[in-house]
Amino acid sequence: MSKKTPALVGFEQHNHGACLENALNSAEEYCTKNKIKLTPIRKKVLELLLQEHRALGAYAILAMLREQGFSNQPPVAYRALDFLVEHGFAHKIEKLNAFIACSLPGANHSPAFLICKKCNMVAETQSAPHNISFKETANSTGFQIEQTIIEAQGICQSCIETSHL
Amino acid sequence: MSKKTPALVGFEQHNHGACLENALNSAEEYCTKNKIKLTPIRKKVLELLLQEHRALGAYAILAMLREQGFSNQPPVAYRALDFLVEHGFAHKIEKLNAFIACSLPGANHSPAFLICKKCNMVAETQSAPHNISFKETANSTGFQIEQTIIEAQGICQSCIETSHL
DNA sequence: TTTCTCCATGTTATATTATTACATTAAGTG
DNA sequence: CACTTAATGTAATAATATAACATGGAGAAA
Repeated sequence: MSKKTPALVGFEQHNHGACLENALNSAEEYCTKNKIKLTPIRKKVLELLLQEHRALGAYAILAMLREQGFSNQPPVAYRALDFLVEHGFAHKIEKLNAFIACSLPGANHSPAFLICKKCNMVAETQSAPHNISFKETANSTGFQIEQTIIEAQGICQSCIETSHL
Repeated sequence: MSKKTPALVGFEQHNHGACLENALNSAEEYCTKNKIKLTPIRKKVLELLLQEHRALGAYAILAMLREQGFSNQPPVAYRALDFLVEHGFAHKIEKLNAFIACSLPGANHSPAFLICKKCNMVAETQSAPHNISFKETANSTGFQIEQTIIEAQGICQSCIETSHL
């Protein structure tokens, strides 16, 4: 560990085990505090997402659940994912129809994502203060924004470098 | 109406026939200029999107194509949509897995969308200059953004008003 | 404790969205 | 014309997601 509040998570090195443990613990804590239940399935799905540290499709998760002895009907995965997304432990990447563990847990959530077309890595960033003009435009028409999806596609540094070899 | 270059298109009244004709004409023109082909299927799909003036799923379009005597295999719709999206005549709304005609044709494209949860209307806005901090964050890590998806969900004025009745 | 209620899970079935693969046709080019 | 490429026709299937209803289990209310 060392970075306190990284602006960007996803393409740099980090201590995976600690990251996972940390996230799971803080999720547990949050759930206790808010009287919501991190049931075994939900916890396992979060753990899988944290472990993989990339965007996973619902059916990929389902397959992993099966390996772990859970039922492998689609609703099992979708329900757990819905829960995790609803409470901010995970995000859905619409462009990929896939899910990723939240990298900035606890942060006041308005995430934005960078999706690498080549390696499919997804990095999460905070989008918070920037898109003022967008919100103004919306508000000026009386539209009330509840959530904003921001997903940028492109090529990550590592893939750019690789392609130059 | 009166606005010359509306910042936002979708929730306000406008002359539908003219809007459609205009858009089709400018598409034709653009294609001629750029030596790409607005074939009958492609043109029809664009026309349908312009006519409906809302986000349509590929299979909704497919059904309409069938009514017009076109083949109704999925690739027929997807290919036309891919073409339209690729050349900026239409956009895919990822959140809805649906497609909508471009409301700001000719504009240098970096669209953002407002999606009403209640009535499913989609308004297109220009996102251009705002999210600088986001791009900076990306660039600072060496990530090269090619396209940015911005989709805000919420409730449009008309639905807010309706719900107060 | 017992019953009730609510939430979570199990399970079947099916809906919706999207792509692969290959055959055929049409259009443009030398 | 012959050749090449782009577009379309068509069948099959993959991938993603939800509906609907049955079952179980934990905590609250009686």
